[in-house]
Amino acid sequence: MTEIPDKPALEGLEAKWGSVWEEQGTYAFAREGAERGDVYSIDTPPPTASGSLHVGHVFSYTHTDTVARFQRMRGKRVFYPMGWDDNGLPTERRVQNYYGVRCDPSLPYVEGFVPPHEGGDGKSIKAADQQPISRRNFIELCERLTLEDEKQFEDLWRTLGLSVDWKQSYRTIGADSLRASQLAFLRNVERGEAYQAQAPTLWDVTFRTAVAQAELEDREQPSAYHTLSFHRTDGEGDILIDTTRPELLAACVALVAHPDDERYQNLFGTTVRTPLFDVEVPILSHHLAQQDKGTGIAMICTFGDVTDVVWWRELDLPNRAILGFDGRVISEAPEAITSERGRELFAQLAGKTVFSAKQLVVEALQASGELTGEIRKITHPVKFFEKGDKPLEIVSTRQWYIVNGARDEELRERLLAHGRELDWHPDFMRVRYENWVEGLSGDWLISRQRFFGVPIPVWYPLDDDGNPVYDAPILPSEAQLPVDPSSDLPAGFSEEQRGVPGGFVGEVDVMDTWATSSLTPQLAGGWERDPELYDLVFPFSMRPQGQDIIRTWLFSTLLRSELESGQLPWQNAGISGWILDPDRKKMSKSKGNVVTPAGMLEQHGSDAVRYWAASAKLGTDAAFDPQNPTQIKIGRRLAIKLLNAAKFTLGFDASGAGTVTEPIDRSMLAGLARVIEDATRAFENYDHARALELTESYFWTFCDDYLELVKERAHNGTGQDQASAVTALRAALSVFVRLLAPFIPFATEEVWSWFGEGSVHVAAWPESSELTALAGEDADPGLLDLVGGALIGIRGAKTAAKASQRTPVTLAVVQAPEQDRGRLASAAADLAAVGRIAELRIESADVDGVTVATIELEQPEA
RNA sequence: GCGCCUUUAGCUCAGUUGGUUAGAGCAUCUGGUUUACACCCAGAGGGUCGGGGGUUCGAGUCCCUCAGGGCGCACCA
Repeated sequence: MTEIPDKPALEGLEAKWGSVWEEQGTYAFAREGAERGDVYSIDTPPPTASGSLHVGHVFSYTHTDTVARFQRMRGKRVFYPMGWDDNGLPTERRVQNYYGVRCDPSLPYVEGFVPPHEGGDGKSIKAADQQPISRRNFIELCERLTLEDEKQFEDLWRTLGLSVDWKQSYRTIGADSLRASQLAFLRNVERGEAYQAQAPTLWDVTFRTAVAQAELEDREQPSAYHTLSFHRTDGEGDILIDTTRPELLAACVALVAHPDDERYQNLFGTTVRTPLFDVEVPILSHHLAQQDKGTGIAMICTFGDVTDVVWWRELDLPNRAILGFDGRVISEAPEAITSERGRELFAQLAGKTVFSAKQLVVEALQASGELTGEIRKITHPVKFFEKGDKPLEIVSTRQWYIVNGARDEELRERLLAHGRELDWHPDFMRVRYENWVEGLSGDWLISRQRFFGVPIPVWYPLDDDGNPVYDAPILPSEAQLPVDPSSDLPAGFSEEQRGVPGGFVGEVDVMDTWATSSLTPQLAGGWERDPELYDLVFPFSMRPQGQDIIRTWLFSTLLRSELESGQLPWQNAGISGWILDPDRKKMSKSKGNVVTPAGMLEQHGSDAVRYWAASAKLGTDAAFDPQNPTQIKIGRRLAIKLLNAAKFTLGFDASGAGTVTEPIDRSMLAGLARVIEDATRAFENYDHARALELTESYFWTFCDDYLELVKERAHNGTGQDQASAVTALRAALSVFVRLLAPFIPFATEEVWSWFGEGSVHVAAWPESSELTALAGEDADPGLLDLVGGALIGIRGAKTAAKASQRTPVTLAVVQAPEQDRGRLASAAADLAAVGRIAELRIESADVDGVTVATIELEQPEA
């Protein structure tokens, strides 16, 4: 126990208690002797280590922490790890900007490499000025920087007071994660759930990597319709088609119209010649062609959009792709282009960007007279990589996929069933999951042509000509993991055989970052590493996360768990809402309205900020105005009030404390017992905001009414009257501190240290029986309210007379309904004391509620 | 286009299975330096619960419909 300061303050509590908790291991997972039923496990979202923390993080992580603290106090052994998502593109980009480098896998490793910059803000180093370095050097820098970033994140989380067990941390690029990630992949391959395929793939030309459906977003883009003339080979004239992508004309493989379209009925099965390139292509029918779009007949190119891919596949068309991985037109013209004019034009197009190619083709079409009418500007949605800034192209490449139910009705049904089985908080978030699962259009593409990630653990044999035999990948044994196929060897091969005919070659691609993040329950829980731990924590009790990553993180985690074990990875999913700025816009870095969390915590104190976060329900967006952080100020006030009320309460002589006998004392405790029950129920239902509201509201009643009513008796009273008040006050304080502990952990711990044993955060969550034992089963819970009503009347009369609340009252007559008269009278002494009433008469009368009928104030000396 | 959420006081939000006269905090105004707290206390004013229709003895709450705001999925010739 520590001494109560003269002037209790919030300042410094974060540092004071943060280090105590660390030393005492307050939040350590108590694994010894644990059974699954004792454990509450949390599948914490690993923040992107190279990103910056924003207010939204503080918001949602606080939600989770209140639950963790509640469960811990209820006696659960809480498994609350923290992970860092450090692999992937965000880290690569940050490393490029921070050190002024970029990865060039063709370069050799340089021992003791010193990067050209250190700590640049990133904006100043242009891509052209970045120093190319080897993949291994690049990855070393990624490792170095993420470790630094993680340290800063951890400091912030500690300041915020997250009750994480820091001994359970993991990194998504760490050796254990690498192994688990590759192991899960191998199992997927063995069960036929992971496979490779050569297929048209959505491709980001800036990052030169394939991307998955989950990483797409639509953006409205300006575009234009061009009307092109295709020439009927039967000489019966031209067919007009509208296209927004004339630059892909050289890749045209067919025209398509709806089978029911009367305008084109007699043309199905005939052919036309393309403008400029003079390639003969068929006119086909397909139900996806829309009669009311453009001229009702479209050109199919390899590949302008995903509909082209469907047509190409279903109509069994040839591939005449003309775009390369860099988004430029390739140098080799499709064989189908045979005319001299066509080949000449294509030679001019070669090497051009999509943008320049379009200009050139349009000019050529205008010159040849095959562009009809005006070019009509439109805007339309175009698919982008969510982190990219150029439209995605579609290129045909070999990639690894994991099944996700898009092409497997049975799997999809199982995934949907798991979605129904999971307890969502709030429940309606399930719909987002269902929308996503039902809308999946293809299996999950997990290959990324990047550097800092988990290597796909396969090699390919090389045939006698030195070409990889992709159909016969060589897999490592589970014991070999983790492996890096570009430096490790497949069994039975030697390093000399790398890259030579008859030898082997390692896969260079890495996995999608979600392919690792989808295994967070496995990574944190020690899957295939620490089976005893895994059995204790899996399936996890709780998955907290933001609503924006339901389709990525939540879905992919559920999928991997279903594939590996046929099981839901968690019992509950808690989905936090957005933080909105005062204009109701989602806060984001690009909009420049982000405040740094560290600054917020510094300025207002962690408890205050936590209060703000915790006062919002799961699934509900919260407005936040940095200029006027109302909720934070209220939280700060609450924390300060608790310190002061505790100091006051503990200042009364407690030598006679033991039993509670006064009706008003018993009433207050009975009311608080009810608050315990309601708040506990709210917490059990993942409604932390309700628990806070109930507690906070009664706490203010406690301070403003009860404490005022009894302070005279507690201070100057004698015998059992005094002892009753002090006993009730102390019991209530203990309960309030524990009820508020999940929300304002620093102030509550400070207060607890003045009278309690150990940490409040491992103290027992209050139970109503503690208080009913003191108050008695027959306590009158409504009495406090009733007396409070009389108190308001007396205060109001003084205020109306513009008199101080301290003004003595010579006579007050309080009227109450008959049934309330006796109840009110039981607190008459307290009421008279707080009102400084010399003569207090309580009468029964025909009134609706307690009414102050007469009040005579002592006249101040003139 | 399909769907989900949302609309309550100037602001931010509660409002449980339908049940007295719809609540809180902030802000505003009026008072008060009361031996815990001026980072305080007391009091007051402020709402046709987005519009319309319906069910019901009774609707902020349930149903229908329209409108605004946010979001998810789909749409890309």
